[in-house]
Amino acid sequence: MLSKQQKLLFKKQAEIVKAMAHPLRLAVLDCLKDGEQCVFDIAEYVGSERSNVSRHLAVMSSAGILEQRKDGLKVLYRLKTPCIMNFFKCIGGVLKEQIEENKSLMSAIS
Amino acid sequence: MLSKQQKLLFKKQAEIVKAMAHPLRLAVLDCLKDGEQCVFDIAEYVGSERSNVSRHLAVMSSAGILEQRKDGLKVLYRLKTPCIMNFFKCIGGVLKEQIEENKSLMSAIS
DNA sequence: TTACAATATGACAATATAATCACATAGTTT
DNA sequence: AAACTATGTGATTATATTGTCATATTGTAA
Repeated sequence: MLSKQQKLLFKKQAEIVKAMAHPLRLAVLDCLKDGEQCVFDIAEYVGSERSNVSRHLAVMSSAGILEQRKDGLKVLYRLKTPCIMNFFKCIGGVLKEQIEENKSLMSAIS
Repeated sequence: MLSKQQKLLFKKQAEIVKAMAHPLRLAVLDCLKDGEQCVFDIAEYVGSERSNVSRHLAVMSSAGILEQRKDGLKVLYRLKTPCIMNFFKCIGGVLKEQIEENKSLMSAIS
C-alpha cells in the first residue's frame, strides 16, 4: 500500500504528464525543441488560434515544462528541461510497437 | 506549419501520454514495474476501489501501455513497453528542478 | 496622445474524464 | 446446480478540460 508521500509524488508527477497530454501541446514542444519561439510563431506552426495557444503555453509553464521571457511586445517560450524530448523517443517506441502489431494483424487477414 | 500526418502523429502520441496522465495510473505503472499483478493486488497497492482500478487498467490497455492475461478467475496485467519506466526518471528530473527552485526561493525569503 | 500589435484572460458552451454504486459476467469450488 | 470470487461495465453525478469570442493588458511607434 502506498504511503501518503508516495501518493503525493504521483500526484505531482501526474500534473507534469498531464501538461503534455494533448496533441497541441506536444506540437508546441516539438516547435520548441530547437530553441525559443514567440507565441505568434508557435501558433502559426501548430495551426491554431493565438489565444488558444497562449492558454496551452500557460498550462505547460505552470507545470514547469516551459520558461518564458519578454522581448518587447513578444513573449518567447522555451523548453525548461531538455529531457522532455527524450520522452518522445519513448512514446515513439510504444507507437512503433502498435504499428507492428497492426501490420501482423493485417497480414494475418490477407 | 504542421502537415496532416504530423498532426495525426501528435494525436496518437497524446493518446499514449494521456493514458499515463493520472496519479492513480502512475501508481499502477509503479506497481507493475517488477512484474505482472492481478487487479485485486493492484487495487490494494494503489488504495482504490477495484472497479475504479479496472477502469483505469482498461484505459491503459487500450492505449497500448499494458497487456493482460487470464489465470483462472484472475486477470494479470503487465507493462507492455518497459521503456515507459525510463519516462519516470525524466519526470523525476523535472520535479527535482522544481524543488531546487523552491529551495532557493525559500532561502531568498529567510 | 493615439493607434497599433502581441499576448493574456474572463465568460461561456461543449465535451471529456473520474468515482461510485449496483449489477453483469466468467470462472471456481462444493 | 448453487454459492462464491475476481473482474468488468452501465448509469449517474461531479468535476475538469477545451476552444472560442470579446475584451484587457502591456509595450511600441507615429
